[in-house]
Amino acid sequence: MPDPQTTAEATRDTPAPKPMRADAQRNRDKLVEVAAQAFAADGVDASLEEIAKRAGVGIGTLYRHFPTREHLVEVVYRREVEGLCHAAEDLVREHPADVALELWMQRFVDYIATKRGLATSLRLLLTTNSTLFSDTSGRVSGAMRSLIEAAAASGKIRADVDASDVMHALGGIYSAPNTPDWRERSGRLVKLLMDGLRFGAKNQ
Amino acid sequence: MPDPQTTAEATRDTPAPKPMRADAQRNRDKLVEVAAQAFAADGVDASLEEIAKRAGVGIGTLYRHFPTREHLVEVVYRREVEGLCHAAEDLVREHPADVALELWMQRFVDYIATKRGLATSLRLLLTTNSTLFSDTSGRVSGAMRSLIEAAAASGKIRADVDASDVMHALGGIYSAPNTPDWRERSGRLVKLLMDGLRFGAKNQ
DNA sequence: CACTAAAGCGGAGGTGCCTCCGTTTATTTA
DNA sequence: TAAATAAACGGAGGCACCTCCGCTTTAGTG
Repeated sequence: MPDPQTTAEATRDTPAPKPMRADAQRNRDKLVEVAAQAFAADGVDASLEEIAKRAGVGIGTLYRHFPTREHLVEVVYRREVEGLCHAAEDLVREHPADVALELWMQRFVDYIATKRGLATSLRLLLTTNSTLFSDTSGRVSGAMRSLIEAAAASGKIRADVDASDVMHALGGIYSAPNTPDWRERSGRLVKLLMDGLRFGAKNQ
Repeated sequence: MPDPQTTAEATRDTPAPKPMRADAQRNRDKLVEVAAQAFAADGVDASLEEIAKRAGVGIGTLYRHFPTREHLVEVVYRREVEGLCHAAEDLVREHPADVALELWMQRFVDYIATKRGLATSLRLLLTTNSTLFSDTSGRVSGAMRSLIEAAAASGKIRADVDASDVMHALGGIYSAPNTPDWRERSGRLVKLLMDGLRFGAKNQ
């Protein structure tokens, strides 16, 4: 008879999140997913009742999992960041380093687009809950840093660039808008940046 | 027949606020007054319908004057600041300069209490609308400065204090709490400060 | 498998928000 | 003073929020 306590993992960096009942977990995941779509489509003011309905659960369930709209927004936002960082790892595995970097930056633009959609709510969250800010901005700039280093190491971009400078340049995307051509404009900025990064690279 | 355009005033620092109909002005004033009480009593989430009712107007009227809750909060807050600054002038006229200063600081504590009640809403307002912040903090520190200078000039407090230092000390009141004894604690801090200020004063 | 306690579900219902528009009122003009 | 007009009023109605609690499902236990 195997010791039921030894499923490996756990008992270390997570204090005691105690496993959720399967249905609860399922509903929670579905809610977050639907909410992400809804926020992207309609902004933070998307109707919570609508989200619950589309996730196929009652409004009560939504509120049990996320006591306030802000909770839900925060989780969605963290998920977004997580996805962005994961994408970095996948891309670098499936593409030449410079292409991975470019694709990732294009995706970064999408992420920023979401972020501005959530603007008011997020601003409040980020000042209220300061760990959220440091967590996420750390994760994102870390991902970008490793992409740049990989590209530089492979010789696909020049070796003398500083990751934080590129980060800074992308920052311009965030503060720039709100014109309707923002998306294209940002896309062009990324291309331009990449040209600059490729210029004078050792290997092609 | 007198020229209807010459009611003196206007045409200078106010661009063109064009006079309001008498009933509109009356209702607006009443709304602000009631809202101030309501926010103080129940926090920023006080019911707007309740406010309208207590002011004796329909909810439509409230919304015509203040299209969003934030508008109303801002006006109430500005009024609060205005009141605080006026009080400085009145107090200095009716009391010895050091007493005026002390009374004013006590009132400042009340003001801060209100401000923390509005915390979330205000934080958002103050980052969104940066003139609001500079306007009001300028007005307040100006009032305090003149009180201190008057008290110093009359010899009731020592002459070697810098108004901005005192301001800074009072700042502690804002950031300190949230204990239930916050009010008393703040009152004691003011007394303490005054003792320090009076110590070594020329005239008594 | 049957049973049970605990966990989770869901939606009715009470409340507040905010818009819209027919009615009322202050002000201007004659 | 009376009529005309623009401004302001107010509340019904529709929608979203969120709480509360009786019902359903899950995950253990014998």
